[in-house]
Amino acid sequence: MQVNRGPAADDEDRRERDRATFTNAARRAQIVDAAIETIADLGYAGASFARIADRAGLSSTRLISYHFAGKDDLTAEVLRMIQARFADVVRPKVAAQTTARGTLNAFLDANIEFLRTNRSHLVSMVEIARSASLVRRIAPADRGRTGADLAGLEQLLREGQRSGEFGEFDPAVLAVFVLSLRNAVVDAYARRPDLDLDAYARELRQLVNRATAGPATR
Amino acid sequence: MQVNRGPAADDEDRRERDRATFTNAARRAQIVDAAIETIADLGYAGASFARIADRAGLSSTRLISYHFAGKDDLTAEVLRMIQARFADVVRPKVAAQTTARGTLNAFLDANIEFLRTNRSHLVSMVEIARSASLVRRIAPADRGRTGADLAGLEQLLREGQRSGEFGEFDPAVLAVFVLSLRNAVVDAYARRPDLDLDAYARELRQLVNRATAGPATR
Amino acid sequence: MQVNRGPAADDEDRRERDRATFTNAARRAQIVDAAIETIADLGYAGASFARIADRAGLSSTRLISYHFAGKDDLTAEVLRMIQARFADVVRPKVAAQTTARGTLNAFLDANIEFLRTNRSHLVSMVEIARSASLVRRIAPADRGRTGADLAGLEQLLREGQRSGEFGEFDPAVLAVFVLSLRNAVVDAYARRPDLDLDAYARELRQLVNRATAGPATR
Amino acid sequence: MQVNRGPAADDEDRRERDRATFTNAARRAQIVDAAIETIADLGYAGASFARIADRAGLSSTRLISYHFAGKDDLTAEVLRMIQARFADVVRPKVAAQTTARGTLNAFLDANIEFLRTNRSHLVSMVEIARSASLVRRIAPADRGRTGADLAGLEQLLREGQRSGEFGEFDPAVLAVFVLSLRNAVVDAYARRPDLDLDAYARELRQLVNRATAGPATR
DNA sequence: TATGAATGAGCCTTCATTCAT
DNA sequence: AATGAATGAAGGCTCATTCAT
Repeated sequence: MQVNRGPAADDEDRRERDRATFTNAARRAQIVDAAIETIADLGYAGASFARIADRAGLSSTRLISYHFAGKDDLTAEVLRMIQARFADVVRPKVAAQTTARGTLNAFLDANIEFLRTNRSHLVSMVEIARSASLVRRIAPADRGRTGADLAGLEQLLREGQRSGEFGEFDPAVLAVFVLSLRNAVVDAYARRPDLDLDAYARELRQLVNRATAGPATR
Repeated sequence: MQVNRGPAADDEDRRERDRATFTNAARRAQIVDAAIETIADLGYAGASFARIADRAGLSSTRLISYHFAGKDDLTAEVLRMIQARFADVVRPKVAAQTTARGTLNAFLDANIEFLRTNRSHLVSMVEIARSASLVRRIAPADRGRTGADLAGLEQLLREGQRSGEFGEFDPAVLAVFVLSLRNAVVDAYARRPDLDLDAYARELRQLVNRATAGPATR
Repeated sequence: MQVNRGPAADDEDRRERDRATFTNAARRAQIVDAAIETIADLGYAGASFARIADRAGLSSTRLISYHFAGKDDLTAEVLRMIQARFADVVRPKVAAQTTARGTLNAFLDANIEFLRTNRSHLVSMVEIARSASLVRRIAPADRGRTGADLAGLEQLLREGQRSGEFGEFDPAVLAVFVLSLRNAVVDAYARRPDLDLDAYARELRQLVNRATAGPATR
Repeated sequence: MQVNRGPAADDEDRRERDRATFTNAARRAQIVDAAIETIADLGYAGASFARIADRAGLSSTRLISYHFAGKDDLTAEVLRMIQARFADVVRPKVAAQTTARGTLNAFLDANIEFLRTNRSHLVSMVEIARSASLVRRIAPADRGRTGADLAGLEQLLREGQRSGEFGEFDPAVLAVFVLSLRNAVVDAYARRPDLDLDAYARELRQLVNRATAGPATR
């Protein structure tokens, strides 16, 4: 039941009104950003409203409840925000490609670049995705959001096979694997910010390319 | 004033006294097993003492606090138990191998087998490792335990390169990647127990072998 | 410093200014109506500003606070509104009667009719009266309002006795009882809108007439 | 989900273990009694854990959560306790009767007596029944508990009609009315402890007897 | 070896209301 | 005439842990 009634009120009018007002949007963004940092730092379970409010410099957690319908709503918004920024980086790089392999490599590179410039974003995303997989409380819509990469990747792999660029493998499984490798880099970087990201990027590229290599390439 | 510490009291006398008594060990094992199941089911964050006690059929969480110094201690014991059973499966398979590639494949196969027969164990292990990576509360000693596989794997990869069986790659990074792929299989299986584990096993083997392939193989 | 008090500010100028402006009155009525529905639906305790605003289609509870000095003020207005509409139905019916018994039956019938046509109004009224009896937060003036029926009824019973139409009973107590029977019908109808209201009406009439029957009648 | 794990743990073993230990039972009873007083005083909505703990002289509300699975559980226990004590008073009086009218009057008298000696109990019961009717959160089992009187009363009325002791009326409806009259007495007494309970008792008896009077009686 | 009893801190959410345009 | 923004207090509940047998 949806009650007292910050601007988070309804799904329909939120779009219209909420985003409209400047202060409101700014506050929301401020909270979302603080949430992203906090999740990246302490994990999803550790990111309590109190901790988020703390980081955002808010006087009370009430302000979060005011701007978001609940923790799930905040999480969904966090995911939306991350995905949007992520797409800004990834999409242009990917769109510029004509071959499946080019697209695949562009995707990997874009991930690394996004990780480098927006570390907490990608760390948060991975962390949320993980928690969401066990705790089933995320809305179907946002669950889809989490899985968007996966579906797209699988399709890309399938196309590469059809065009003869890629070799033999199970596209559904390999998509899972490729994402898990991406996540491994994110994890490692989350744990040690002084990580040699370039080395990981190189190995990631090499590994994925070997995994997808066609007969000709080998 | 020093009151009721339970057998978990000190690290030194624990060894001596605890292990000695039979009932005690049985209770501990019962709790650890319940913890493993609970973690596999609800995640590390979801595995509260209450939930573990529930599954173990204990009337109060007090019994857990009695047998373990705290949640970290229980977690450490869980890890120890899993690792022990894991080693029982993996070590003989690995020991029978003479080549680096043989060892690597044996390791992968053993993992899959262990996952198939002890699903909750491996799921728990991965879950704990992940949580521990963000929340830094695990004792250094046990952190090492989590990383045992990693170190061994890296060494194996390095040896394979030295012997010429394996191609070029960064052994430290690839070790991380290989484990992350293993974990991906575990994750997928945790989410959907009806998973086609064989398909994942095949792809895992293929992927890892391609990643380590030497010039001759290619 | 005196800031933004809204039209509800003082008791004196409210009358003058408020009622004057048309929009204002319309808004107030809209809120009061939403409050009535909400109370009837969720009970007095469940009728939070948020829920009322929801039903009224308001974007924030602020509008309620703006038009009413507080929850008690809104409740009082709700009561006033209900009572006014109730009087519109009851008074003419009652006024047309010449005997005490006729008046009594007309009162009962009018209650049933009002319940049938304005279910939420009577349900709300009963609900508020009940809550107000335990939680003493209603202004004395409005407490009287709740008891208006009671006093009138008692007087009617007394007159019927004096005229010889009614038998022997304690008029003060019977007034309480008659209203409680009326409330029982309201309660039952509130719980099950598919109630056979006619059956209840018949029984109510019969019961009250037997209770007040004079020696001759028996 | 049922977690941490006071003695309230499961429904099955609660019976066995809980009640067994003396201290535990005493605490539970203490809390239940405080809850009864609080509900009678402030209404169901006003009876927060904090207020109950206050009245019971507990240091924190946590003790309530420890002994009861939640507010619903406490409420159910309150109902159970009241009903038990109520039955102790009513049942023997009712059982001693041979006629339907005798039973009916005994029931009414017993209610008045119980109200006189255990005011807060009956007040609480009525208050809970009311809240439960609007807020649908009470377990079906306890909902039945609330309605037990009603069903029994209806049956009694029906029997009295069959035996010719009672006149014509709708037994289901009259049962509702009779209970509502009882509740009216309770309400009145709750509001004014200095009430002339005898007068109310007399009128209640008279009213109900007139309502059920057979042709011969009239 | 086991437990019953209790606890302080923290969780998210909801409450009516106020400050400032 | 209306709103956007914010708030302190309280709500029930769950956490791992401790005191006392």
